[in-house]
Amino acid sequence: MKYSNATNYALHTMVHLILQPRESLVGVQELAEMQHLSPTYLSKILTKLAKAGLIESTPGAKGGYKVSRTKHEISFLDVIHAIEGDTSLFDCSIHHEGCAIEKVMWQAEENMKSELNSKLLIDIAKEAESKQK
Amino acid sequence: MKYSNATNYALHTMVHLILQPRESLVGVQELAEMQHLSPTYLSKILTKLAKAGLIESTPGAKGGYKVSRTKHEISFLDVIHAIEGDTSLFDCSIHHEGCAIEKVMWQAEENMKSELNSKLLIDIAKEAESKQK
DNA sequence: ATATCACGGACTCTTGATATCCTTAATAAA
DNA sequence: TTTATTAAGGATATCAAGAGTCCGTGATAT
Ligand code: SF4
Ligand code: SF4
Repeated sequence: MKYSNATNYALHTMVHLILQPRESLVGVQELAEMQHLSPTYLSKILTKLAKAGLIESTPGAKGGYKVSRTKHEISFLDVIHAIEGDTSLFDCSIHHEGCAIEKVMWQAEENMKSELNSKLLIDIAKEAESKQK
Repeated sequence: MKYSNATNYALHTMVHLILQPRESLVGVQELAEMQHLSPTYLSKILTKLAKAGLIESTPGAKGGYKVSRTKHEISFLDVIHAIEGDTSLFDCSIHHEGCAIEKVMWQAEENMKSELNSKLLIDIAKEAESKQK
């Protein structure tokens, strides 16, 4: 069990977009070169992020992506959720009434999610930015 | 990203073994029938659990499995670790010095692990047993 | 009109999980 | 000693999801 590479790419992309000046657009070309991967593939990931409302896209010449106007505080969980989906890590097909095993697994997952939800990308972005100076 | 079915099977098997009287052996046949899966496949899982020291096996006629003598307090994390391995959920191949992203992801995973480590199988087993009455 | 861009369908390739088959070795009972 | 029973493990087949590419469509600025 492992997080997909797409999640990693998505996180890096979001951090990069967040560090851009307001309303400026970044194309998939630039984002792909930065991470040394193909634009076509990254495009799929960006579409997922857009569908989740984390970023906004503008088609056509001089188009590109920028972070969503309505979502200022984006957490790690938001990004992971957009890429990995919202299915539970432990997914028993039977679902016995009040199953104790599921209860434990779900609680554990909740603990992880709660941590991921409390960490905002903006904080990581600022930290990365200050280190580069 | 999802836990493998093998982890589910392993948890059920462990709960069943823990509810057995001391030193009594249970064969893979019985364990497989209980969960409606093939004995050969479950055998692989049991071998992993044995390698991790959670159960002990006795070959030959009248042989079978029992929970380890030396491991009385087995947690959910022990079982999951035995099946899924010990690799980190978020595994970036680059590992930049003091990476903030990894730090967040690892901390979140730790929170999940800590919960899984605090829950013992024996408690779940007792709960399941009392419900059947 | 044309160049530039995002979007999405279809496709291939790789990897890991799932599952089976068959052989070997150990043990108890006959 | 022989036989039945049982775990262990290698080899193999199957399947699903992830990773990645190719190409056509539509929107937009110049
Ligand atoms: S006991 Fe819980 S985990 Fe096990 S089969 Fe029932 S619902 Fe699934
Ligand atoms: S910044 Fe962190 S997650 Fe990103 S490539 Fe470097 S080590 Fe990996």
